[in-house]
Amino acid sequence: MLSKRSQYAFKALTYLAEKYNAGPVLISEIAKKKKIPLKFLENILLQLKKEGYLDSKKGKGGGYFLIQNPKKVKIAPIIRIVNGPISMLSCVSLYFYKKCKDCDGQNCGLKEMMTEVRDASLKILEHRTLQDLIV
Amino acid sequence: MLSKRSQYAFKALTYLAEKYNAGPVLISEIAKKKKIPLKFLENILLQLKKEGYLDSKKGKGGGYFLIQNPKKVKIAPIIRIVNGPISMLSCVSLYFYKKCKDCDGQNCGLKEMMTEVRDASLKILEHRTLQDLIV
DNA sequence: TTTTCAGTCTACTGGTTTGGTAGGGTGAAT
DNA sequence: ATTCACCCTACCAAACCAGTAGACTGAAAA
Repeated sequence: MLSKRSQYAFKALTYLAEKYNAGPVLISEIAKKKKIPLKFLENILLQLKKEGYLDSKKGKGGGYFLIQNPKKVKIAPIIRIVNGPISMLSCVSLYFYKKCKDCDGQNCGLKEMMTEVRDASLKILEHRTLQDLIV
Repeated sequence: MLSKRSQYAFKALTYLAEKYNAGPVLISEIAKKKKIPLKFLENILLQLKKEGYLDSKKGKGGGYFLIQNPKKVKIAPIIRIVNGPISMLSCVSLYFYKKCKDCDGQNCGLKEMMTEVRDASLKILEHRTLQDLIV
């Protein structure tokens, strides 16, 4: 399941996508409109800035804004950043891979199945963008 | 991600699937062969028994065993029992549905996307069985 | 009928993650 | 110099996770 943090992140990003190229948006505006705790949101946006999705301006007329066109921003990497692995097993994860110790033998039925599930999910999440979140 | 508990559950179930119709299997045997902490495994198997997947016999010659043919036991419901929802959002979950409060409006881009992801995953997990975990 | 075997049950614990809150710091604009 | 608005560090309670301890029950065999 996506954490609350992740859901807030997507709400905020969707809001910023709607306001793309319309200048900086206040954290407080996003917080109010999307009903997200202000300080929590600050923290989330800061992370998204550090990861290269957002930029910000301080002082009067400041705020946050998307760096890239929302049509170009894929969903999957955002999930990885705010929520962690997309796979159901780390031994199957592309970006958070960890060998599962005590996994008897090289072939594991669960692993195969979870690889399929991962690919099915990625097929969707790697192709959809922030633009698709705007309704 | 599947919790350790879930992974242990699948290891144990796979082991029991291999020994289907071969009489009760000791918890201690499963624990040893699959390298699962004994008391933790006890707890997991007990839950699977209560949920109707396993039965057990006490005393000498006792142990756990699958009630149904592993070919008939689907993966998805097991995940729901030991790990929780399969969906990435509760407002999209079939078995753990919860309305997301403050989800502005009835249509939500994230929700649509996560419904697709859920369906893609279920297409796999609702059709595969314990039998498929045996390699 | 006592012992042994093996699953059942309750409770606890230490560590990590989640979902926040508090408050001061920094830097740009007026 | 003040105000505005993001930046940063630290802290906190509750929930969850992984596992442990130990006593109890019920079946089978000696």
